[in-house]
Amino acid sequence: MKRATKMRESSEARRAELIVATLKSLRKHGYVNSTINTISEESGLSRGLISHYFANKDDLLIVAHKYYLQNVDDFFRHVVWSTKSGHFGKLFYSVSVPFLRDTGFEQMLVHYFSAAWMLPEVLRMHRNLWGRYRTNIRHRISAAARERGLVMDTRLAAITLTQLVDGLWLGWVMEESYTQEDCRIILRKWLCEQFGEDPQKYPLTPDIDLTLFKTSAPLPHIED
Amino acid sequence: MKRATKMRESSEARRAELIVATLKSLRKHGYVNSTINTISEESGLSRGLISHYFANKDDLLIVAHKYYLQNVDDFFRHVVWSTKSGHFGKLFYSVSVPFLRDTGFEQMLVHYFSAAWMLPEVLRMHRNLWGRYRTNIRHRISAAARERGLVMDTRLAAITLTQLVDGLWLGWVMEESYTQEDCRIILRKWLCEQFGEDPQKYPLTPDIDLTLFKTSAPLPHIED
Amino acid sequence: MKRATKMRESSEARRAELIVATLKSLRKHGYVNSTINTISEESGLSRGLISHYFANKDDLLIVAHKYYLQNVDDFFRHVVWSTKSGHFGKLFYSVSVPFLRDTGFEQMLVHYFSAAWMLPEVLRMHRNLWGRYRTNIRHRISAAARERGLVMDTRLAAITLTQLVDGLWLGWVMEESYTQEDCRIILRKWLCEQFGEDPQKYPLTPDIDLTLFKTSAPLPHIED
Amino acid sequence: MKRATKMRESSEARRAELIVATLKSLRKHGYVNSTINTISEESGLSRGLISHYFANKDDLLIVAHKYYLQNVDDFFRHVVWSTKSGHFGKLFYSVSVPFLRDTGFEQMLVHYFSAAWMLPEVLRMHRNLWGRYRTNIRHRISAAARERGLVMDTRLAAITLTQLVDGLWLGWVMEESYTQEDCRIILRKWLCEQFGEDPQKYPLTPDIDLTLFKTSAPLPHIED
DNA sequence: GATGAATGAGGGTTCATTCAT
DNA sequence: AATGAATGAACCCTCATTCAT
Repeated sequence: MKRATKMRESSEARRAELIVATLKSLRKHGYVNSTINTISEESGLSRGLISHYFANKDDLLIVAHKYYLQNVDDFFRHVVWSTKSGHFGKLFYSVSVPFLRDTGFEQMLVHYFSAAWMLPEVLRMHRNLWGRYRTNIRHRISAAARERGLVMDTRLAAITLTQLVDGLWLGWVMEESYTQEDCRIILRKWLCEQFGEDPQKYPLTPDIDLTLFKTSAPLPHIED
Repeated sequence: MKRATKMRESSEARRAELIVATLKSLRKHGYVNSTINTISEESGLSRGLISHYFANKDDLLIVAHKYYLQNVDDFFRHVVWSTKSGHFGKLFYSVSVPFLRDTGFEQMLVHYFSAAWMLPEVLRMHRNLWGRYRTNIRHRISAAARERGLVMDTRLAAITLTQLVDGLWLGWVMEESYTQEDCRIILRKWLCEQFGEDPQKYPLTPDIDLTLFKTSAPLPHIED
Repeated sequence: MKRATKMRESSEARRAELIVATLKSLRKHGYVNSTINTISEESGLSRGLISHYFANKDDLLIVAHKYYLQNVDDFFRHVVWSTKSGHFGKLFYSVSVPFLRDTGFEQMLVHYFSAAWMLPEVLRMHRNLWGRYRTNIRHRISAAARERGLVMDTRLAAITLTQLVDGLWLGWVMEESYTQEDCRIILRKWLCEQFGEDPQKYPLTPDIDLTLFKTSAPLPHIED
Repeated sequence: MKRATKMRESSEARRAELIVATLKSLRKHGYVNSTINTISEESGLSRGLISHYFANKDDLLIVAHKYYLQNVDDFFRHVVWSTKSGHFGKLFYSVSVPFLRDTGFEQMLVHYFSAAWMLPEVLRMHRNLWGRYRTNIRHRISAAARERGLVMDTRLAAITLTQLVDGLWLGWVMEESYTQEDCRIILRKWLCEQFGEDPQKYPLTPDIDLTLFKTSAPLPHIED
């Protein structure tokens, strides 16, 4: 039994190695140029092994995306939980999440936006995570508004805020004509206007430990 | 001469057929899965003909994207020019452009976001058009602010506005969880807040003739 | 009738244009890179016209080769007829023929040696011309030997001489490590040894008019 | 270790199979008509495997030519080393080499003469081998001449001899109107004339073991 | 007669997948 | 479990040939 467990752990480790190698390959070679070959080279394992752990290449790409999205979600939770400020501060820092680190995987997400229309599972995952994210933001908006006795259309506010985040992120990735700091300033400004808060009271960078997530970790072993 | 002219017109028609077939194929199969085969099948013409009219597949993809962006730009100009309201109204309706029609090609832009990282020319075109678009919006913001004696950071305001548009557009395409009307409401709200205007004075739909651009025209023959 | 004649002459002219264009293309682009396209471009005529005058591309290549071999034969006859010396001199200059001009078509012949095994007609033409050539040389050897009262195996002598010519030609084309003059010296030496003649009496270059054939003419219009 | 060795041997065997199949295809279809298809058909292996063992088609053609030339060179060395006669005899038998066996691959060399003008590496290899061959022959001529106190232009003599060999070979392959024995007689006659030797003392066929090289071996498995 | 648009077979090559070892 | 040799479908592209004009 002990050995069996060990074997399964080993198997899981192999799977993880291949998943991480897939992400590395996507980052290094791009989406269309990532092949079974580049992935197996990146992993140091054989080509045949991929078929051993995954149904096919699409399956591996989907699992790798799931792994990546999980990391994004983990980072989001880390930031929200670590932030000591009240509802408003938590709201601000939670929407700042995409602009608090640079993983080098941003373009990859754009490729998955495209792939989503060919791989239904990717689209499902996307809508699931984005939906949960917007609901979360909406609840935070509600809490902050209630705290201040404000009445607002939280649905529209949540859409506005999350899509401002998405739009800033998209333009930042595609155009590289403004910075992550610009994005955080813009978000703070919009939030303060909505909630009558003073921007000065909320530093652009939250006073939390980002070392663990600052770089691409905890996408383990991806630092090269 | 008559024959030559007729022939050349015929040639242009063939080129257009292939371009439209390319856009259809991209919509249906995405960037990675659009091949010479899918395009020629979509066009009903032979595979070899593509090489007859275009240098290679990339060339066709780039030309097709140019064609699509040109249509987007044409529609943008049409809306701006037709709008009779002042600076503020023109600003509002110009950013509402992506939410005034449904061409059926929205996903395609996502595919090109992905393709941009494989085809430098696509990225160049994207940055060029988006850059010009943001500059245009910034000038309109300046004009409307000056008119009202307002002082604002037009650079940040332009980024906020254009990226709110992009984010709303992206979410609308990817998630289908809110409507184009929601988007226009959100944009009007943000603008009115910034410029102290009354939303009631600006109907969500501009009082202009959209028949020509309402559908996918003038992306001719794309209705299937 | 007059018109019909004119038409046929015109047709013949068109054929000749295409043949010459074929040879030009072969010289310029090589054998494998000569296509219907390069030939029609060289001729200034349309692609479709080739099918109008020739059964197919192979047919055109064969006819062009025939045309080229005819020119080689014409040049051979010209040299032999113009030479005023006796049997021996005529023999020497006749075998020197391949080393008296540089048409720029030498590599082309190598390609046809290869093509001969795929195009039976090319092999037939080759063997026919080379056979007649060797017979001609053998007769000249006989005449020169008889003149001097020498007895020799004219068959072996003819093979030796013609194949020495071919070998010198082949090495000259393939290796470019010796000159045409070297070839003529070698041939004169061998002949003088066989017939007891004095090399000094036979200048390396025959005292005949080569202007017409010096260059690639009379492959008309090939000078570019 | 045993397996690894076996695997690599197996790989080498596969490479050899593909090389031999390439030579067979070239013999059957010529250079222009030899495709990945004809080669894989000849080998009985799949098309994709060629890319597995060779960088591309040109690489395979070049390697195959190298393989063939190596065999020619091996046979040359075998004849020269095995021959027990003195300088003159070695000279005679070394130039007789092309006429001591019939591999069935003679036409192939003609195809490579053609291919040389498309594949620079083939031309380079050709010139390298032919150059070394002529130098070798020239040294033998020098040695035989020195032995007899003869003075001769060894450069011209070497060109004459090697090109007589090439010419005889070319005519034998292309025309099939004389025999390999004719060629050896001709070469012996020329050499004896040059060096004042008695042909009777040198049998047309050297008294050496040709069994190993008599047929196409060691071009293994080429007999069909 | 003459054109060149249109075709489609076949070229070399890539690559996901299979399977014997 | 792990390998990588082997496959063959599909990729983009070339080009000889056809045919409506």
